[in-house]
This record gives sequence, structure tokens and C-alpha cells, in this order.
Amino acid sequence: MRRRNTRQREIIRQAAAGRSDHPTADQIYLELAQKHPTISRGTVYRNLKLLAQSGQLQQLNMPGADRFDCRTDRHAHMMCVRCQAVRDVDSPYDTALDRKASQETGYRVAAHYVLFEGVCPACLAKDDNG
Amino acid sequence: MRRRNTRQREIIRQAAAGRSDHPTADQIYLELAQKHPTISRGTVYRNLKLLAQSGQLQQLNMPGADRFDCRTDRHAHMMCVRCQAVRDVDSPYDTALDRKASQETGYRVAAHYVLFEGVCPACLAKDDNG
DNA sequence: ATTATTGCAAACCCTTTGCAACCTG
DNA sequence: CAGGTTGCAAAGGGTTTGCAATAAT
Repeated sequence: MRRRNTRQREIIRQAAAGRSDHPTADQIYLELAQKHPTISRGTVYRNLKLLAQSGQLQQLNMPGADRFDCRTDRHAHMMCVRCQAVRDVDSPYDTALDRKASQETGYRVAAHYVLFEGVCPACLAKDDNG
Repeated sequence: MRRRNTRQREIIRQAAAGRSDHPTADQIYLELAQKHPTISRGTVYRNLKLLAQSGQLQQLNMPGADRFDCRTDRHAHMMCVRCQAVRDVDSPYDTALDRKASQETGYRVAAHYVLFEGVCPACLAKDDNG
């Protein structure tokens, strides 16, 4: 099936590429719905998934909802357990871990994902004020 | 709110404690439903969450559905992308990672989670036969 | 023309929740 | 016998999907 370059797909690609705050599919939909009132949720979900499958985005499984990351290199993430903000963490990807896990388990390991959980500076600040 | 020891809670606790295959809440429900036809999904979901909150189980966010782990120490996990089987991986928990991530981001880091993805031996074997 | 893609709404899966009846301490 | 807990069913949030209409090649 050769893919077509639809207006919607391009709009969605740009919206995702333009955000480094790891939005959910719904957040991207809501952003787009303002300028493009006829775009549908289904189209946004479908295209984000396609873009992730074709390697133009990274889809991250996270508590609550999947996030989309304009960075496609392997890196860790940090989620705030209070406000759900997600940011990148630049701890280097350790391929040795994959090899060790493969030896230990017999699985053919494709990759591993590291998710930190904590409280972001903004939410920490609210503690002081509240 | 002081907790009560109900028959259902004890049954659910035992079922979860007796499985090291990281079942979902629904899988535990289905197992229990055979011997205890009147137990309800809501009760199973409620109690698994309570048991996790009280530290008797670990609740793991994974693609598809949350898993429950009778081991409560920090350790990594491996999921088969074909059959969704989950097993433990004994790569040691690296607290230095948390410290580094905290320094880099300013978050107060609580923990991190490592999930490996790959193909399990059983599914690899199917490749040979198919 | 051909057929991938859209918009819409319904359906799906996992999980939570409101409530009356029911237990536990 | 107070109030935490259950079973039930409905609702919730995130996501997928069937289908007729539409638009890209």
C-alpha cells in the first residue's frame, strides 16, 4: 500500500514535530482542532501511529496515555507523578544491558525503555507555597 | 480507614502471590472466577490496587494492561512483543541513575523502571517451525 | 479511475465507580 | 451496629474501527 501525502497527515506531522513536551495523541488533536475544526480524532490517532511506525516519531507507552516524542533516538524519560509532565533524560542508552538481558533470559532483545518517576520543579515549588 | 480482612481479599492476595508470570488483573479475575463464581471484577481490581498500595504486590505499567508482580523489590522486566509474556530480569537496580537524572532535571526522583522488549524463546521456536 | 484516507460514530479494552446489600470487627 | 467491602452494572478514559464519502495519484 503506497502511502499518500494528505493535508491532514502533514498537519499532524508538523504539530508533533513542533512539540518537545511529549504530548498525548489527544493533546495533539486538541491543538489541531483549533485551527482545523473538521479534523477528526480518528485521523490524528491513525496518523500518529503511522508516523511512529515509519520512524518519524517515537511512541512511548506511559501511565495514563501514550506520548509522542519528536526525538527518535533512544533515550530515557522522566514523568512527574503530580502533573504528568514528561521530559527527556539524557542518560546514555546502554546496549550492554540488552546483551546481558538476552543472555539471562534467552529472549531476542530489541530494546529497553527507562522511565523515571518523580516530582518536577514546578510541583515542588507548589509544596513550598501551599 | 482501618482495613478489614475479607474472604475475597485473602483469596485475591493468595492468587497474586502464587503466580510469578506477571498476570493482569483480568487474568487473576478469570482464574478466581472458576473456583469462586460470585467474585466480581470490581473487587479483584480494587483489591489488587489496595495490595499494591500497601506494598504486598508491585503494580507494573505495561503496554496493553498493568501487570501484578509478587516480587516487591525493584527489578527490571522483559516483555515478549509477540505473546506478551512477561518475566523478571535481574539486572541490578542502579540508584546512581536516579541521582544523575535528578541532577540533570531538577526533579525529585522516586524511582525508575526498566522494560526490555524482545521475542521469547517459545515464539522464536515457532519461527523455525512455521 | 483507483484506492488510500477521511470524518463520524460506534465499539473496544482496561479500569473505575455509584449504590444498595452485606459482611467484619 | 458502624462503616468498610462486595457484586453488579454503568460509566470512564484512551484508542481502534466499520463505513460511506472524499481526495490523492
